Amino acid sequence: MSSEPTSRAERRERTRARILTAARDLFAENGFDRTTIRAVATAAATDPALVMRYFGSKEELFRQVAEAGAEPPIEGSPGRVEDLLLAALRDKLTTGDTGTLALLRSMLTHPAAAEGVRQSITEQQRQVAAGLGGEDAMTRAALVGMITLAAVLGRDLLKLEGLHGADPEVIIELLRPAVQTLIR
Amino acid sequence: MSSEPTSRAERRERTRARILTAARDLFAENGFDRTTIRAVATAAATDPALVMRYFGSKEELFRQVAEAGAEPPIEGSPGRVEDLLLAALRDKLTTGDTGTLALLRSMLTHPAAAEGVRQSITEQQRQVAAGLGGEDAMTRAALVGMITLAAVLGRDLLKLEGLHGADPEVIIELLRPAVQTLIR
DNA sequence: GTCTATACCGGGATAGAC
DNA sequence: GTCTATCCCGGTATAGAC
Repeated sequence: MSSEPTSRAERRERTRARILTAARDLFAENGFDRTTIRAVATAAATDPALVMRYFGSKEELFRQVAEAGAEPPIEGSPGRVEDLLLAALRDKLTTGDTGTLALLRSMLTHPAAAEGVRQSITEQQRQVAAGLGGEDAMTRAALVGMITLAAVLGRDLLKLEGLHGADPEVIIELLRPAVQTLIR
Repeated sequence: MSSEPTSRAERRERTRARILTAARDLFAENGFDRTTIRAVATAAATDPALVMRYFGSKEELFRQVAEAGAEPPIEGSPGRVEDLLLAALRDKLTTGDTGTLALLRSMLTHPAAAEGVRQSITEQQRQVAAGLGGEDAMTRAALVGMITLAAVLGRDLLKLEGLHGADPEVIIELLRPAVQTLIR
């Protein structure tokens, strides 16, 4: 019957989701180049041909894995901007957002990933710089963006001693004064 | 004669150096995985077999390219530590140290590069943390390390608008207060 | 629609000619 | 000692059986 608990379309969707999850994990762990379609298929308990059928290419699979959910806008008084920035950082540190990690993991070696990160930061940068004024507003905003990014890098990707597994709240409160010096 | 202006050993050394330089540039630009022995050989105006003969493996070639010159020790009063940290950053930003860039470029995707960066930062971290005291000294030191690293990343690797090509001195003076909040 | 088998390419590494 | 030719592996992608 077509009204069974697991219809064909439903199964199809489940498989697709399984592939996506497996790909996210592997891309986040090993980056684009070192992740193979074969490994993704194995991890998702299917086969390489199916992965290709669903996503067309490894490039496209990565694109779908790494596409960023829209960030809330950063605006308002300096104090509010500071809070919003740190809230965004908290979000990245607490939700083990594997999609973002996948993007970050490859940002230095994969052109598309680099472009994704660049756009994301540039967008944030403009918003922060808008409320700043001054000659070096864009530079300050860029540094703030890089600092929050660096926190994620050190904690979740490089896993530095003293940062790896550290309480996000501790990191945020340590960074708060530093951020203030740049966007005050 | 064996006393010619360019002896065999001399020529050999020049070729070796040319390969090393070419490799540095390519590794810094494209990372470990996307750099091929063939491309290195072409850029150095030799052939792949010679590269292998001199360095044994791609891994070893990378190791020699990325091996860090010893950093000056970071110690003394908080003010002095701050100056030393920022001086080290200035050094990275001014000398287009391609060897360091090669290491940083691959730190998220190549295990050996990750380990190299981790050790380098950890070393600095211990020195900074030693003069700090307090519960979260290592975390603060790690954040400082990541912040200076982030500056190089944003300016020279990601080439963010507002940071790409920015005057090192400007970056340093903008970061100084931020660093102070963490190591005071 | 799903999977097996394979084509095809480009990589690192090596053997042997000169 | 230097380079040509080649091996072999593992990658993405595809064709075709079920």
